[in-house]
Amino acid sequence: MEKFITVLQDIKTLFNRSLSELSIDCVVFGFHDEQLKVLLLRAKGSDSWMLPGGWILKTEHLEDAAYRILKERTGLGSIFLQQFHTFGANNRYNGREIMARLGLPPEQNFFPERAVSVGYYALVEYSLVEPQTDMMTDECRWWDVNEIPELLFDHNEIASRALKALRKQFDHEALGFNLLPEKFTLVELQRVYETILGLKKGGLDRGNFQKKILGYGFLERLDERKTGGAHKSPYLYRIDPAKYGAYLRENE
Amino acid sequence: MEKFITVLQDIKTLFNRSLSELSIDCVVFGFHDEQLKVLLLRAKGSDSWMLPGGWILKTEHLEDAAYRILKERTGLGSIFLQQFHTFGANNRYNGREIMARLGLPPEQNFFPERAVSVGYYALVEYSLVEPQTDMMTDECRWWDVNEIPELLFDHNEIASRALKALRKQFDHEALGFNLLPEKFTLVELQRVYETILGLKKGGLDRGNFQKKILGYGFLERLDERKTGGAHKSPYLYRIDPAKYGAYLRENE
DNA sequence: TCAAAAGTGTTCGCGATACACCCATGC
DNA sequence: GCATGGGTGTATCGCGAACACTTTTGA
Repeated sequence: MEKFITVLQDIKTLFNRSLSELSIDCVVFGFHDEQLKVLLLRAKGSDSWMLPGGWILKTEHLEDAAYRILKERTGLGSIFLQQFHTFGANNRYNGREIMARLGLPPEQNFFPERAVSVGYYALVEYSLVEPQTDMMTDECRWWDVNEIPELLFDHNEIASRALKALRKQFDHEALGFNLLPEKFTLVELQRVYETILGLKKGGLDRGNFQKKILGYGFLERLDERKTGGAHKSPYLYRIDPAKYGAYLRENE
Repeated sequence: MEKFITVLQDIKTLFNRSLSELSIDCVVFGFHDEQLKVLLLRAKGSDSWMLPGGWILKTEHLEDAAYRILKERTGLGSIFLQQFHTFGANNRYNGREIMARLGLPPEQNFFPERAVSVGYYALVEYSLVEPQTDMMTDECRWWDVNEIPELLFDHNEIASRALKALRKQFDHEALGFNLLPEKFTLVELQRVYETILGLKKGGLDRGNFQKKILGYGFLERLDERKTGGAHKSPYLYRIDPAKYGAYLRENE
């Protein structure tokens, strides 16, 4: 119980240094086992899950706050991050409910009546992430995007809207490699596309996919090949940063 | 001076009923004289222009606030409205600067140190709009989108980002008729597209444009024709609401 | 040696583009 | 009547979808 009081003090201290009516929620996407994953946190002393999120320091740029929050949860400093929507339903959040979920007395609630939340989604390399809990949570781990449980507040809506935004952006921009290691094969990239677009394995034609991707002109084929697997060993590719920069400038 | 004090009281009253750290800014697009227009307001007693905006009542849904603000400035209840970005630079806004711009003593500033703003853009029928000032402004009128002056705060950035978002959405969705009266000709619609996409008159092929637009299947050709102009009188069209609804459902 | 995966090339069809032609209207 | 703008039809090009064929690897 004493520990709880300390935590409560820590939360209050952070909260007092932050904007009170605004928060950030992040939908962190990773790719593993040919599945799209989302990072979720379990609220302290409860079995309710939620998205990673946090507050914005009073002097902090909104986007900096999002990067900071993501660094705290994933350990990663360099991340593909995209603001996609701001959620402002007047009943989306409830300070007393947070207190209760944290096992704290609701009548001592110091959160505001209401908070609006800015939604970001992030694409990260799964294997580099070291999920870390925060003051308000006991557990942080990946969930399959198709098996997301019921989340606190409006977090299910935020997550599904993030996925929708991700799919839309995938249709118009080349982003898939943000979910992969530095070096990857084209078939690995194809799996990412198929998964995100909701297709089954092989749903995209191999030949056409490779032509399209290589047609962008910013992938560099390495002399290395991926070994270890059975059958013909595929080439490894990586992004050529200069050419990718040029591509982005042309398409923006 | 007495009038100013009354205004100040009104502003304070409204502000106290609203969220303090969050505001809404709207970029209202209209179409007139084959030009894309934006609605701007001139701050009281100054020659500085700004976007229409406002605060969110403490119990009000974010989106409802945006509709309310637009209704107050344009008189229109039914509007195509789209949230496109939330602006959170830590230096984007300054309460003391607002006071000064309003001709009020900065040391009496009651605005918060900082505010984050949610950006919406709206598409309206130019001829139906009756621009109306608010408590903080003297003048409300249309500006050509290519002649927007230097605006207060980060409003130039908000406006240019709205235009970018509008262009992007135009590429993927059929929206143009939101800027036109209920009945319109296909060439009028074509002008809207050309203007927004930054093309010159006739930049799109007439025949191809008509095929594409009619191919969507939700336009209804009326028996009426537009008269009065010289030369062959063109057909009038309007949206078939049922078919348009079906189109939206398929493409979302 | 053979099954399966990876790389490469070829064909086909559709949609976008360019453009031609005819029609209607006001001066 | 004719200049101009509006409506409609046709030829062409390019890209993506479908798929065939070759190459490489481990078992």
